[in-house]
Amino acid sequence: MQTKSTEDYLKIIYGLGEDRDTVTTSAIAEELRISSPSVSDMIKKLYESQYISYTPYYGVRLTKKGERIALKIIRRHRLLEVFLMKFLNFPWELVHDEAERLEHVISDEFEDRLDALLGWPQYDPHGDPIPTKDGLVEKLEVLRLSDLEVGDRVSITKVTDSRPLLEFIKRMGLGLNHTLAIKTKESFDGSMVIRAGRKDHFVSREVSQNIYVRKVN
Amino acid sequence: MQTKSTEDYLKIIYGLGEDRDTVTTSAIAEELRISSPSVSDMIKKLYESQYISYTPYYGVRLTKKGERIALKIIRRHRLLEVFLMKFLNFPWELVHDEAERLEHVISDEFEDRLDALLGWPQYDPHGDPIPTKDGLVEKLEVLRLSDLEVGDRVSITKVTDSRPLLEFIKRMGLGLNHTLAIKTKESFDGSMVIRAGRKDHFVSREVSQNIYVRKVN
DNA sequence: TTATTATTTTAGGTTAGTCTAAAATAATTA
DNA sequence: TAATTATTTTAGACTAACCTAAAATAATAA
Ligand SMILES: [Mn+2]
Ligand SMILES: [Mn+2]
Ligand SMILES: [Mn+2]
Ligand SMILES: [Mn+2]
Repeated sequence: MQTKSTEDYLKIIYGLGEDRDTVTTSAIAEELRISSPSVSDMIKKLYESQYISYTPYYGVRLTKKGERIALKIIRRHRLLEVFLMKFLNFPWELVHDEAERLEHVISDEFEDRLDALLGWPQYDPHGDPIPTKDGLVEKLEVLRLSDLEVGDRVSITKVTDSRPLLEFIKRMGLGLNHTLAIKTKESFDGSMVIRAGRKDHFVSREVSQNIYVRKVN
Repeated sequence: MQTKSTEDYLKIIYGLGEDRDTVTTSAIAEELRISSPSVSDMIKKLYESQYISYTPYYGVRLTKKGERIALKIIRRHRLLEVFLMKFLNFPWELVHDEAERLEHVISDEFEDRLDALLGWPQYDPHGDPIPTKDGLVEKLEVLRLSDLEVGDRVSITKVTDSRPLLEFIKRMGLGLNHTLAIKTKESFDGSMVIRAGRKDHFVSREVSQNIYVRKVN
């Protein structure tokens, strides 16, 4: 049985490993807000337990065993987020922190029963796919709002699960499955004016890079 | 912010303090399955944090501050138990262990929203009263099945939350609010034959002491 | 290719929460 | 009341998970 810390490390390594291929000590340290020496230490332990493969001074990568655990925790996290929104009416910017703690203490039994209560959902409230019980995750077609051009009409399929971003999107009155059109796009900084419903909004590239969309019409 | 351990100690001390007036090191050690020296150690810390008052070699007692925390955790525990039964359909003998871990990680926000989802319940699945948010607990009239006599008809109002006992009661087809009549009672060991529905059951004093009832008719 | 800079690891330390063995104290029995 | 027994505390140790400061290594720039 792993600890909360182990689980958080593996989960973060999984997340970071989605873009980069090998994950550095400092990337983990930054993500977990833990000092690099501490991370270095923990890496050795994770390596000894065969959760990761590891080349000193180079980086880290999940083993099958490590990935299995990471995906299990991610599954729990996302199921919990769905529950928190659907049953407890938490706003979407708060579910993450709550799930972050609960994910470590629920049993397999709880996980299964919750899954059933929720009707076996496939996505979490931010559009992230929920891994299956045997560790399969849908690989999403990712198209960032920032990559689109003036005139494009799109629907929001996923957003980065970051509290300030979610609050911002909410203030614009937007959310998953909302459609919007791009009215202007500055070439030098990528900022846009988008039209959603009857309102125009200014969004920086910072924001548009973290809103994932699919084209409509 | 207290840790899981602190919370478990305070909760156990509260429970033990309900009968005895002052709680001993060994009682805590036994309940928590931790060695006496460890408990002795922790007692010093709890004392320094002013969660308990304490006389060496004699015993321990919650302060107002300690009791407040204990009741908060008990409140969470019992609310969670209700949720686990009502929404996740856990059997009543399994909810305790699950709640035991969850109680330490939910936020105030979660607690409030859960309370509302459940319709502000007053009792947990074992008949124990749920403390209010400001730390009030109903003091139950306790009448043990073991104290009653042949001919008495009673309704079950509360049972001790212990897995083997709950399984046993369940196997007899009994539960909270079920009525039963006492058919025989041995004076030398207190064992009884009770009639519930169309069936007779043999219950030892061990069991009848842990079933709380109220007389009917 | 050497020097500087950035990253990572090692060394040494801390805190919380546990343990076993031994000493201190209190309670019980003779 | 003295001796024995039971309980509690102290002493000394361990593990997990963190930290800062310093050393080692790798990457980059001169
Ligand atoms: Mn977490
Ligand atoms: Mn999410
Ligand atoms: Mn607990
Ligand atoms: Mn209960």
